[in-house]
Amino acid sequence: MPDRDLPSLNAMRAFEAAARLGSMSLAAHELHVTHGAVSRQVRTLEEALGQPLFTRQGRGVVLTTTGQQLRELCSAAFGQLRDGWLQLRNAQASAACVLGCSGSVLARWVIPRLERLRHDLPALTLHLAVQEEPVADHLANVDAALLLAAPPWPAGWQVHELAPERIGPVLSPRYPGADRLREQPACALCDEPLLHPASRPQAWPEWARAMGLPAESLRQAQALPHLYFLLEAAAAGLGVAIAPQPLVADDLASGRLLAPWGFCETSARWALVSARRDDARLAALADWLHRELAET
Amino acid sequence: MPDRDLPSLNAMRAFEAAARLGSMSLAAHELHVTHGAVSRQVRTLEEALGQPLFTRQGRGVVLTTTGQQLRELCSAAFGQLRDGWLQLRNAQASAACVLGCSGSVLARWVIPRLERLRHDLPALTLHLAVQEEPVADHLANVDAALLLAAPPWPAGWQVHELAPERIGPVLSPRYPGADRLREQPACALCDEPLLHPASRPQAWPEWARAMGLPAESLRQAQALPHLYFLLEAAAAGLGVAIAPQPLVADDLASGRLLAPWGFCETSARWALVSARRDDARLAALADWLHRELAET
DNA sequence: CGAATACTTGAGTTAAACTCACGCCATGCC
DNA sequence: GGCATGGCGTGAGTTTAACTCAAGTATTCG
Repeated sequence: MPDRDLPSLNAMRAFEAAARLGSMSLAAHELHVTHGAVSRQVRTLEEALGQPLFTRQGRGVVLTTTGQQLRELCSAAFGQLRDGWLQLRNAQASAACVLGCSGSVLARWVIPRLERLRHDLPALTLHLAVQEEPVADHLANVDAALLLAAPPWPAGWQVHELAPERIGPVLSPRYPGADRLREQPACALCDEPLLHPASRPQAWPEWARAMGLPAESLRQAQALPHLYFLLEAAAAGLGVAIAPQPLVADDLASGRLLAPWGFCETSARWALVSARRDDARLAALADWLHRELAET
Repeated sequence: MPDRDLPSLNAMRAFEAAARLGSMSLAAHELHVTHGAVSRQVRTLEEALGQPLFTRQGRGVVLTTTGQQLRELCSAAFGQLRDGWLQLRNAQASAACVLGCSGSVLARWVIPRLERLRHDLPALTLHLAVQEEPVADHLANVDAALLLAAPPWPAGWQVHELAPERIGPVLSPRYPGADRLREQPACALCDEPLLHPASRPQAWPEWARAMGLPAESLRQAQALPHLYFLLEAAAAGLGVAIAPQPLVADDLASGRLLAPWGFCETSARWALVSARRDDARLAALADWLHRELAET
């Protein structure tokens, strides 16, 4: 006995459907169960109430007087619940969602895909905010942040891991010696001026380690304050840069940049993180980001 | 997913209790489950809604704004359901219940116990109706009938079997030769004038068979139209009657009748039968009758 | 700082709910 | 009448949602 004063709510839902549709079988179909299940639930309810709700007459069922009263009661209560529930859901689903991410990611990946995002998730109203790392301090100002970082994640964050990070060297076809370099193995880069992001001095050594090259042999020539400038510099033919694959995917496709040695995974992850749990908008957004990152 | 538009009702009930009491643990206690169970249900609900309902702060929980709205919604809906449900239950529980039974049973068993019944089941308003067998034709006029009959029961009846019937010979201490007879084995009755009920000529042979006596050896002297008259005749010392044990229990206790050879079971049963299913009043009445019959 | 309190969470278990398959009954059609 | 059809009831077996248990975390209080 769940409660002496209140019967099984699931049984009531089954009854309400059966009463509304005038048939156990139709109700069963609506609830995606078999007619036997509905039959049993209704029977349970009748036993709990102490009187029949339907009169069975061979083919079909008809509500008793008591059944009609209970039907009205259930319809009203469940209708109220559903309306209120949907209202609460929609209120938040339609609220704007502020997404923070670094300028580089924003400019080179998010913005080019905004139109597609609007098309795929029309219900989502997205606002964008530039947010350089460390993100932790700014997480309170946004609903979520799209970032590249390595686990473990700070406690209390809600994290949707989207994809492993893959980085690799890129250079412009206009770079002097580009034609020569692209034919050679990765170790040829030891002799080239390497551009690296100031925010991430470990990028080249990480890559070298993954490729089996001695990290010391690399010559980091020029640091640039943002990945965005780094890539612009590389595109301008100033040197060889290193970048996450999705950020250069468009340039690779257009031939503006080359990646002769491909990309390799690091320990970092693309992730959508937020301070608040249980935001359905973010779940949908994470799902979309996951698919979009996997596509390139 | 039970339904896209309506979340788990059980989760809502758990949430409502937790919100009302301001504590998962207290809600768990109210619902007779562990606090872990409530925690999970609330979590399920939060995930379905896509936003948190409580803010957890170490010790204790507090409702979010959304949580407060959902709490009001749930309280209203569940309150409505409970009130309506109880009203439907009570409406029928307080309606008078018409019980039919034979005049003999009524006079010699039911009426002497009416006071006790009123005391044990104060909520039951009982009306009595005399109803001689066959009962089938009259079942429509009463809510239920108390009767003695053998299975199988007609289809469509709701039957509460109460106890096996036990019958045995009874005689008055004033009966000539009572003192002699009571010391002798049952076969001594072969020589006595036996009173039998017109409505049930098989009573004596049935008893004889159960006792291992040849049925033919019995001499049925006098038929009387009702068990009631039969027992009055026996009490007046006119002969030896045969009767169900409960109907003479009071007379045996007072010494007005003797049953020197005890009682033995027949294939018949005391039963409370009705045409309607699922009447909580009858379930309670059957339970009381069962206990009362077992007591003698 | 340790004890106490309250929620969370992962693993394993249980009881409710479901499916399946068959039976029954009424209706309608040949 | 005989037979097919549609709908409900029910017993047996199985699935699954919900639960318990136990360990973990965070906060408060003496």
